[in-house]
Amino acid sequence: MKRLQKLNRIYWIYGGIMGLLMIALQIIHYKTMVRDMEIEMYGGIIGVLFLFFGIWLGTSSFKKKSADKYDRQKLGLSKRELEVLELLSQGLSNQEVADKLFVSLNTAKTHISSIYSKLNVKRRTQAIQKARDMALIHPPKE
Amino acid sequence: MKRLQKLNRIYWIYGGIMGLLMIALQIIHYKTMVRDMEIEMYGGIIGVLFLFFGIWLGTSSFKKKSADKYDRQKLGLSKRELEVLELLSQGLSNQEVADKLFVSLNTAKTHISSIYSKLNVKRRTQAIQKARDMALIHPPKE
DNA sequence: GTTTTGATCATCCTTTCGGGTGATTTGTAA
DNA sequence: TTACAAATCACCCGAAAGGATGATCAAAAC
Repeated sequence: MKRLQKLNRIYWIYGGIMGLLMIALQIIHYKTMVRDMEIEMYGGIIGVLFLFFGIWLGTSSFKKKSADKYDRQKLGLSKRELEVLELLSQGLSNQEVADKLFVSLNTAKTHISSIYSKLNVKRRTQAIQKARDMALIHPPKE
Repeated sequence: MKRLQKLNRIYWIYGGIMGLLMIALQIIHYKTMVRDMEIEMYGGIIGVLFLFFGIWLGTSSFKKKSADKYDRQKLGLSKRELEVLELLSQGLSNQEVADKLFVSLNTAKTHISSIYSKLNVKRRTQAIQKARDMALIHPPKE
């Protein structure tokens, strides 16, 4: 439900604006009978309108939409695992993760392994990617 | 010189396409005298053309501008190394990189090693991070 | 009070990574 | 022509990462 709305909102907007444009054009058409206008004028108006509409469409539909948080619970990652994931994403080695958390290397490895299985990945690089995609970790500063 | 061309290429393309559109419209205009066409047809053509042009403009010119390519040259990364870096950033293993590029594992490893030394990092995760920071690779989709 | 879960650590084993070195080939620049 | 950079591949070795399994302990859930 919610997801469907979210996914298709852009198309609703698209449809709405298309409709408005069409109505506007019809009004212009019938009100002024068009032929009184230079044909270039008419084309120019349409061109400018659609140009801006296209630019708007292009820029708005390609903005990042920020993944949602419900993912975290679904994946069942524990607090500790999220900590580890955070450190992983900072490019730390297993040993460094262990040191930062004051646990043994084995423990760090255990956490990391369970992270992999919960994220359904095979390598740490993939885990980091997935964590980024799902916004499980703090995004890199910009 | 080269840089100037590179930076302004978008505007050259812009100008070129604008010109072509204008010429095309003029041809349509004079060849068919337009009035033989439905006015809606004419408007529709212009609308569609400018719509797509606008979308193209919007998507291409408003993408994050990414610390640009001069970085790449400064770092001295070769074309091949950038390819490898790209694949690394996708979470592929050395073997997978080798397979994708149709080279041996040894070759892939060589490239990767030289990437590390040029980026001044010790691990692939760090290389990926640095590559992202410097926009040496394509940003994650969305 | 028993069960479950999370966190901790271990051991064994395999695969992957990364460093170092050297060699060949090809294209390009000096 | 020579020189150099880029790309290719090989071999060796040690370190790191990853998989599988099991164990202990404490807190929370039942």
